[in-house]
Amino acid sequence: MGGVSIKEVARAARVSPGTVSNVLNRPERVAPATRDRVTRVIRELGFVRHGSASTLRAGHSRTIGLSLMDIGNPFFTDVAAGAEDVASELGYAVILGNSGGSRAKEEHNLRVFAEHRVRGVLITPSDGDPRRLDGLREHGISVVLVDHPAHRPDLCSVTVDDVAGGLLAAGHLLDRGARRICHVTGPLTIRQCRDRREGARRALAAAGLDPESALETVEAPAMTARAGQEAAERLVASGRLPEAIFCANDMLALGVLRGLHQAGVGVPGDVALIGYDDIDFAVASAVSLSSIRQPTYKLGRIATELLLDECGNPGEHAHRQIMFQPELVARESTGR
Amino acid sequence: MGGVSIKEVARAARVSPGTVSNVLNRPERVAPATRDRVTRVIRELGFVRHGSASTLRAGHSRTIGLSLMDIGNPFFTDVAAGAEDVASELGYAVILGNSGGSRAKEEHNLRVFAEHRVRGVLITPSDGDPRRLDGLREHGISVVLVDHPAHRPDLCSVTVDDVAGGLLAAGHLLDRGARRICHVTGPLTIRQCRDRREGARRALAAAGLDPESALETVEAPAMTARAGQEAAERLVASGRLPEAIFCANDMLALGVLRGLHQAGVGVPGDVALIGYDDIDFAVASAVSLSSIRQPTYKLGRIATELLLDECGNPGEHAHRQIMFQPELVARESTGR
DNA sequence: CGCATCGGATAACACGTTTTAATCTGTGCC
DNA sequence: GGCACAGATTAAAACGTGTTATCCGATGCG
Repeated sequence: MGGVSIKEVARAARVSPGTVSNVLNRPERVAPATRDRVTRVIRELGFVRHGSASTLRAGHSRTIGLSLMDIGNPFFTDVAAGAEDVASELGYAVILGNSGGSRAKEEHNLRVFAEHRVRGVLITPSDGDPRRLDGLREHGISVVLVDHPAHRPDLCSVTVDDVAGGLLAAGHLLDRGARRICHVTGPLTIRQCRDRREGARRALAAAGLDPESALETVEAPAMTARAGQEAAERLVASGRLPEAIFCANDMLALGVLRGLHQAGVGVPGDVALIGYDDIDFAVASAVSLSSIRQPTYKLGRIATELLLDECGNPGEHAHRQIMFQPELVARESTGR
Repeated sequence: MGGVSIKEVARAARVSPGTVSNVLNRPERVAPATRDRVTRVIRELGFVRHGSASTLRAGHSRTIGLSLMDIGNPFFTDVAAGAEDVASELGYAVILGNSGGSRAKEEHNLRVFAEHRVRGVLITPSDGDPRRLDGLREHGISVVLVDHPAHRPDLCSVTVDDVAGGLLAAGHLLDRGARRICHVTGPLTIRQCRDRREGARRALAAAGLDPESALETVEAPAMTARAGQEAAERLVASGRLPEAIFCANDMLALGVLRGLHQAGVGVPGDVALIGYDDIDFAVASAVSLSSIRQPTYKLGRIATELLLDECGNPGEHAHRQIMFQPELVARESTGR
């Protein structure tokens, strides 16, 4: 039931198993006549190569592991789409692991990847400690960090400049004339949040304002729409509305938008609003959302290309830490 | 570099390789003393089982394939989250394939799954022809259809009643007093779209209206926000606005909402609006969107449970075609 | 005509694990 | 003390492929 093996193909084609293997892996080494005969038999018998046997003997698989922080966030699914496309184009399969930000689940994912002897791993680590990854690398598994900078020269990473993004966002609000700006951020334990906030502070400083007093920071417990709405409700209840709000995330921003709307606060009339990530739903919102665009899909593509290059040319591969620049997308929520 | 093998563990623990294997797979068969000794050595040496070798010898892997139609659609990522959770809980790994609706890519995914000798496959087929799946099943690979009914008794499937959903949606609009209803659907080649439309027709018929004349149908070329916005613009331009709009999809509905808003048409004041899927962004919209909720995450969970049951008990497994009932979620877009 | 050469095919082993049948080691019983 | 018995362990044979060294036959050349 399991399927026809290379031996049966060999017998049917009056050839040795080794030759069939050569047809599959180094076609140039076998004479055209026999090559055609073998490929025809392969098709007729419906033979499909046993990947595990191949991996076992060859010592390496054609598989990569992808550990996502949150499969429900369009940012990460865009990254995944890019990664899957490249992997598929180059003949690799993707094993998916959804960590949900849990360190234990992340650990579990890495173990599963190791058991499957994946060729490499794409991961957005939930904490800043990349030492665990060394365990993988000792097993000969390459690692590329996604949306997290590698502070070491022997590791590839692909990121987007979050400080620059924060600067762009706050700068845009300042350009629009806002002076009292509120920053709704996610947990400051998350590096991305810290960096974006730092960027906003620099923008204010550059405009001659004091970041400490001019930038009121509200830290939401999660980067979800619900958390954003609650933050907006608290802001409204406090009675001291800012002129503009910068959210660390489009999910937060959509929640804030809804909270303001329900309280009768007009956007952008009463308050300007800008998010971050430029997810597809940002433009679909009733008041389209200004945001900071990141090359998300590309992030996944490049990361996978780096990973597979590292796997393919272990000797001459040069580790790179790539950082993209984000881009401002001004829409209705910050006024025409 | 590849890692330490079961033999080295055996040598270090003064035991035969077979015993190490038993410790891993049937711990009850080995004496507690040696069991402890072996597990300690395993930990000390950092041994991790070679999954491919295990698969090769055992004849079956601990892996399932997941072929998604659109990894960018929250509906499918919710399903994926449910599937990944169950698979992970039961010790299975998930190989991800994103078909994007392309039949060729879907074919490619299935081939990759077959090569990896996955235990089973979860798939939302892009067309109605499940014959290709028989190829997999001949290889001993189980298949469960997700969001697509199996019209055969020898195949499991997990779906949601789209006719009932369409009936709920249109019924709700009728309850709100609407009589002239417009249905913005996706391509009618998609089964889900046909069924939801059929449900809407039945609701109108039950209310004593003629479905042909009372239900104006606009077929959008894709189920995206952009397509929805364009549909709304055409509707506004035609000058004959309906009293209510039922969209086959929340993506379409968000686009329609935006198109109406930009044209100065109030929702729900001038036109009531309802979508389908109840994605998270439906509630985050500035005017929260009424929708039809499907147990999306559960869909993925149940499908995976069925699949792994079929793999685990090939003899006594009873194929089931499960159909869930959708649920109306009334929000602001259809008036309080 | 004999010999070296070379492309093309093969035989055989190895990869790391699982599993079956066989072996070993005490223990209880007559 | 011998025998049967159960439990614990082992030896060895697979699983399907990739690769290396080898072999074969034909061709070219002296």
